[in-house]
Amino acid sequence: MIDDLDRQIIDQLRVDGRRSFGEIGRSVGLSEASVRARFQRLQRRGIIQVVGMTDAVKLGEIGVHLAVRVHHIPVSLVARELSRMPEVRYVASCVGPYDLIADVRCRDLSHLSELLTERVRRVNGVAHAEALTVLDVLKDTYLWAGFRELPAAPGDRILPP
Amino acid sequence: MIDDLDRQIIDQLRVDGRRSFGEIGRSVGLSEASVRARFQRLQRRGIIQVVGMTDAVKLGEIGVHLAVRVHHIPVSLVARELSRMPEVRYVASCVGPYDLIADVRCRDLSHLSELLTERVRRVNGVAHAEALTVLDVLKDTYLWAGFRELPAAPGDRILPP
DNA sequence: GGTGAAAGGCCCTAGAG
DNA sequence: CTCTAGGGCCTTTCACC
Repeated sequence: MIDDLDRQIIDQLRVDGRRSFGEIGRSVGLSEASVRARFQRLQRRGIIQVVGMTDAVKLGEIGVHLAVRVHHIPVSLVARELSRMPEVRYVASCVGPYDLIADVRCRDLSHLSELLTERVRRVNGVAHAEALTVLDVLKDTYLWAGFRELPAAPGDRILPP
Repeated sequence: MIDDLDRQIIDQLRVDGRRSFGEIGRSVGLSEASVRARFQRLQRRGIIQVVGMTDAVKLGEIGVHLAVRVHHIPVSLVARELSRMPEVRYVASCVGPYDLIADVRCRDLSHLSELLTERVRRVNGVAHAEALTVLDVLKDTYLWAGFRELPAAPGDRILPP
């Protein structure tokens, strides 16, 4: 399905999404063309996407994490409605005390208020929506490739010097 | 602080983080060199980062969203401890029924279990941690530049054809 | 802040193992 | 799925506005 070379390519892109395929190829031992082909496969299958991520607080926006409880109708229908809203950047169905999670980005408080009261809470099936408003983002890093590379010694690096 | 040109550049990178600066320049009316300079400024200030984002479910990993309540000690100290853990990809302090949010990615259930019981719940000050395990990611898109470009007619696009 | 120009490297397609 | 090869585009750096 996905092999170790794919994982190595993903790791490099998680640190820097603009790293050139040539450079990645050199450090994983593949030609540039192969890295590109693998990347395109991964992208087509929805396994990876390279995007610019912004810090809501630094941009002066309001970031809100929503947890939603759904009653009487399928969770996927509510998810679809939420996904339609452009302010909603992330929607996932979950197991746990809530059925859905959604991440939201708004311009200001009145925009947030309109979104929550006029749209989110009026979606059929939304029984309860809990909102956590972001005050400060303390980590949003991809500096570690995740659990494959553990904290280890300070100074360790994934990327060649 | 950040002007409309910056926002336009950010919008393009949110759709495709690998879009060339030349192409961006053409569509926002700046030279390639200026787009690059602006991008680097935004990146240095932590406003944007271009990274590869993976879909936990499609990779066979387990994604968990944690909401944490902190007692007796400063939230920022707990945040710092959580940030040290490589499985933790995102940490933010919040207003609302919980004090902190953390997003976590684990290899499998035993890894998740070890992380939660041995590490997260043992951090000083963690009074309660609620976990939502991701079943399916239904939206993780940057196809809209956010609230600046509204859903509008189907077929509308941010990017030139 | 902004530009343009030159050198080098990168991206991309094609074609073949 | 991999590679090499090439033309064209992009990146990088510079000097200058």
